[in-house]
Amino acid sequence: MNSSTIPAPAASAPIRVRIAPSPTGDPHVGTAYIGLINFIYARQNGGQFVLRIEDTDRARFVATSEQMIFDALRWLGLSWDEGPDVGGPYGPYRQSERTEIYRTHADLLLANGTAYRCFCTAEELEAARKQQMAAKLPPRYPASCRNLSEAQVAANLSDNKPFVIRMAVPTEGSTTFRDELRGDITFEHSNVDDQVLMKSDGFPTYHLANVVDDHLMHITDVIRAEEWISSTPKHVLLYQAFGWAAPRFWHMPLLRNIDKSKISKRKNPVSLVYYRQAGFLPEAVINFLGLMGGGMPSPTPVEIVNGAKEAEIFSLAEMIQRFEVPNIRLGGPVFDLTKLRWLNSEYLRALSPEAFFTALRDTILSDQYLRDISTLIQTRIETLGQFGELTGFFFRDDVMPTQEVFLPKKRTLEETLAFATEQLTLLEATDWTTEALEPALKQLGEAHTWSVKENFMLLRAILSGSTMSPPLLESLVVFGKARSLDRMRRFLETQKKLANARK
RNA sequence: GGCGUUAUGGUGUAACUGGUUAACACGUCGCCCUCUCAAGGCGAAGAGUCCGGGUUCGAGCCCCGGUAACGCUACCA
Repeated sequence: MNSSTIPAPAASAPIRVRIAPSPTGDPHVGTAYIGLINFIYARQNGGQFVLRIEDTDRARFVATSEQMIFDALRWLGLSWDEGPDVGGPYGPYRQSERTEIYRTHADLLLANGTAYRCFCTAEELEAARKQQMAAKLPPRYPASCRNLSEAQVAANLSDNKPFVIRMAVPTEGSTTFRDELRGDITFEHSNVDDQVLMKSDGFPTYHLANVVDDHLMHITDVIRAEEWISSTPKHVLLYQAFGWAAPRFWHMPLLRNIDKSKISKRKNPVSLVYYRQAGFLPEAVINFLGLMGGGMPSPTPVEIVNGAKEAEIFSLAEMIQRFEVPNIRLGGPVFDLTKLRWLNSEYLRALSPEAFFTALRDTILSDQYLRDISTLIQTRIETLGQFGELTGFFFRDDVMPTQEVFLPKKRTLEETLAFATEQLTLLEATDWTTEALEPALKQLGEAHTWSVKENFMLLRAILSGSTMSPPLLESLVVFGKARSLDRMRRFLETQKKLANARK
């Protein structure tokens, strides 16, 4: 009775799509994938592609992240028509600058009864959740504040009790929406929780900000990752609460690690900065992403005769011409670095000798990189000819220290690997400057009673593959955060595999 | 646990809207070329399409029932 299906936007509306990355770290390969599909779809339909920065989570906010996202997307050739840096008619495009908009919209919902204030504390909610879990019930908001009287609310408000605003999800019925790739999907309202819309810090959650912005920015098609399917009914309900038409939804399959789990940095380099610095060409990365999900039409018999390999090699322009978004495969594709490397080698080989040389000079042999490195080794070198011996690890991708090199004399393998894991976790969250790295590492060492020598030596071995190297912290900084962390993760993964093999 | 999604060689994708021995690329292995390694050429192994039923002359494609993987289950996105 309470069930509802939403109308799709008018077919005549000009196509507008967006990507909405969060500036919480390095730009992610998944963002590039979703960005690519959105970009193609917009270009194919003569529509607009909007970049919106979803920086409402101040706990995870990383100041340098936004610029890195811009740079990475531009590097890949995915340019946007509207965004924080280029402006546009529906700005601002940074959610932190739109808090007033969310507040007034939340008030609208409060006024029409589709949302309510919740004064529950984190502790209360945690306790309730635990109880439900213990009773084998799905953890749900107990609706304690859903039916507070006006007087109670007023009293809490005048007591200055902190509160959040929650969505009042109908208790009965269900919501059905259409996924353009999968067809209708239905969720019973009994399975949809009273989602928080406004946090107690005055910032909106994704769900509110997203719906409000997509509407205000006239987004016609929401093309996003599959992980959002479960929260789509909340979004649909929000559109209805506001009395708005909902956009079309396209949920793309999730990129996977080799073990099929959602792609993650532990098991795969996911930072676009890494790919750039490790010497992947943007054309190859884009091409590879275009292979994921199979949106490109299969090669014609003629193409197969002429060398089927070429059928897998295509440019962004060709994708705009031929890619078929509705034909996307739904199984989560494995992001297979081996094939990416092959693709990259094809692109590298296709370069003119001059262009290839230029590519080298622009990246791995840039003046800046060489200058930074030379600074580190000038006092350690006897002849210029030794440059390669001293700096080889800066130019290699396969550095892997032997146990003899990385294992401190008085430490077991287990504690060493455990400590290296601690180092990794720490460095992930540390600014990439010597000033930040030094105290952070030393503090970690003290906390685990690892001497500075053991501590730094282990990291040196992982980074350089040797017990001798230019100064560690400076080397890390020069080598870059993305590649350094990747080297550490690969070291740990390799050691883990070796340990398993020994068992 | 609940809800949802997905399922073709090791990996990415094909297979005319059910029609012969399931195709292409990467990877692997072998041979040729070659001062080496790549590249290139030639060739091989590798799936009977998650499992079990059903419909049909005929099913990877349709129907039913399972299973597994993945996602969500936050005042993160």
